[in-house]
Amino acid sequence: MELEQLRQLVAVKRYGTISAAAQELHISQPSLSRSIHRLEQDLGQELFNRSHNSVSFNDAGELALRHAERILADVRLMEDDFDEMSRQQRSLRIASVAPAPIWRLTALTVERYPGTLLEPVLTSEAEAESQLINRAADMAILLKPTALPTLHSIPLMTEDLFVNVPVSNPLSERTSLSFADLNGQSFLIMHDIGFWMDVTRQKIPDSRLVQQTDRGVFIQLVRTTDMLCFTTNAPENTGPIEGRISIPLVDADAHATYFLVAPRDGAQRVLDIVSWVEQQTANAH
Amino acid sequence: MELEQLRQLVAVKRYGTISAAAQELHISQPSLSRSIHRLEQDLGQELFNRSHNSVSFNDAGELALRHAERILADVRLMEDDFDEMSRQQRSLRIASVAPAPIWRLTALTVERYPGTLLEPVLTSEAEAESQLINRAADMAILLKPTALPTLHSIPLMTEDLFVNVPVSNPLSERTSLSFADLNGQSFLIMHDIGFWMDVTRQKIPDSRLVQQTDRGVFIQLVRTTDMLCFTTNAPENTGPIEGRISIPLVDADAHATYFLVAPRDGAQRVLDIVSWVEQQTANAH
DNA sequence: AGTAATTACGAGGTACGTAACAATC
DNA sequence: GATTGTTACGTACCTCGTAATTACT
Repeated sequence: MELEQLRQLVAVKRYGTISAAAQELHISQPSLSRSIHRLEQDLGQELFNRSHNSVSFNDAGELALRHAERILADVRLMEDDFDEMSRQQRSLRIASVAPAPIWRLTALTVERYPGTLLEPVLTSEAEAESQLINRAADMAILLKPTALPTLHSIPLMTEDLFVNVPVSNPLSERTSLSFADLNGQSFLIMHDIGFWMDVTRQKIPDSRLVQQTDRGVFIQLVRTTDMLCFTTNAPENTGPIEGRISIPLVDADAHATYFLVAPRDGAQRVLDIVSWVEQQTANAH
Repeated sequence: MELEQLRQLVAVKRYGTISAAAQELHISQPSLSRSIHRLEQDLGQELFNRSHNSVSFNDAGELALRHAERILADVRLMEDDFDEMSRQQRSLRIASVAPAPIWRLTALTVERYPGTLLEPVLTSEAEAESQLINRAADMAILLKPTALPTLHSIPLMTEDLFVNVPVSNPLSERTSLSFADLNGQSFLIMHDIGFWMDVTRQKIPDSRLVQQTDRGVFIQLVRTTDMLCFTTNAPENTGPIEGRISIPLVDADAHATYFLVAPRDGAQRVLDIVSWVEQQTANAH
């Protein structure tokens, strides 16, 4: 008796006829018919009331079906366990202070190690570094190189903040702005932007911040309201929007340099990725 | 993934090495090695810590093992259910008033229908007939043809009672005996002899009856004690025993004629057996 | 040296699909 | 006549066993 035969039995029950089941299973009708016959021989019992034109389950068939479903459920449990195990082995936990460097890191990683799965967590800089030390994260993305000798830091990318202004707004005339110019204006702002949220709260404390979790809704609101919003030079950001212009911010806090940090004794995959990223960012210069 | 691979996994655990497991499974070592490799590929995980010289289960292997054992236990449950179903389908319930005609019927049945399994139950004549009517039995063996028109009776065999006497006993001089001659003597007597027990209790009420359930013990006692016992001309009875002789009993109650009784509308197997028996007993005349 | 595991290769068996057939609705 | 299920036949794949190879104890 084979598991495939049990799956076939379940399929025949589900689709009513051998023909229909065979179609669903992507095998020929005679093949399925024979396979079911083999199962009956193995079990020493007819499983169907047969006419030349149809099959219906008899008592033995229903019994076999119950057993089959139980066995197949167990098999699925096993397969799920192993799928989960593979997934965990392929995945690396990334603690980052911002989303943009995660996008960059993900792009670089899938290019060179397509099997790898990154599990990003946005958090504070201190927490990210501590997760790295606790082995709760495999890599971290911080705003400065770490001082700890057990960790290795390499520059990953820079990100510059812009403010996106409707042309109807007087600020749109300016070629550069500082946070001081913006304080008090209403801002549309995305959720989960990491440390940028801290910068915003600190630098424009009097502004009303309208947070959005859904990117589609966010963009829709940007298009249809007069509220300001931030963008950056990260390539994943939205392109130009009609009736709006992006103006660079001159403040030092509007410029971030991200560093990829990993334990020097990390897993081989981690070391591989770090050196690959190092090489790629070096080439980019 | 196939069930056989799970069995192989369990075997490797049990016998420690692939070689030993292969030997137990009656396949070659390379074949088992490949099969295990296929399982690992299917699951996407190495299951063993491998050296060139041995294998030991790693965490994934132990996990697979637990799942495998559960799945295989379920499969065994299924197979057992179907084995039991087949057994029940092959078996016929026989209600009989005595053991000897069951032996005869069994011999005749296995000769012609080797797949059939007889499940004998010793009971009283009235109870046997009623079980037949209730369909609690498929056939019955009675001491007279039934009067009921829905039942069909055919003669099966006759059995004549003898008394087995040590030569040291004065009765051994006689060429024939009656129950009256025996009343008061001690008797070794087998358990489960059907209606013969009733006859005995009725005809020699003053005798002490030493019952035995184990045939080996019974024969041992016959050989080593002076107690009388009964034998019959049924071919399965013990042959002559040194120092003892069997003497026929003349009473009418010491002679039984057995009839095989079955419903006229019984299962085809039952009708087949009845007509086969009828034919065989006719030939014997 | 001896044992255990893996790789190479040829052979056999098994299950597949196509085609033909049978029978019901 | 259309749909459904079973049998016939040739083919392709897959797994097996034997033999050769590698490496550890």
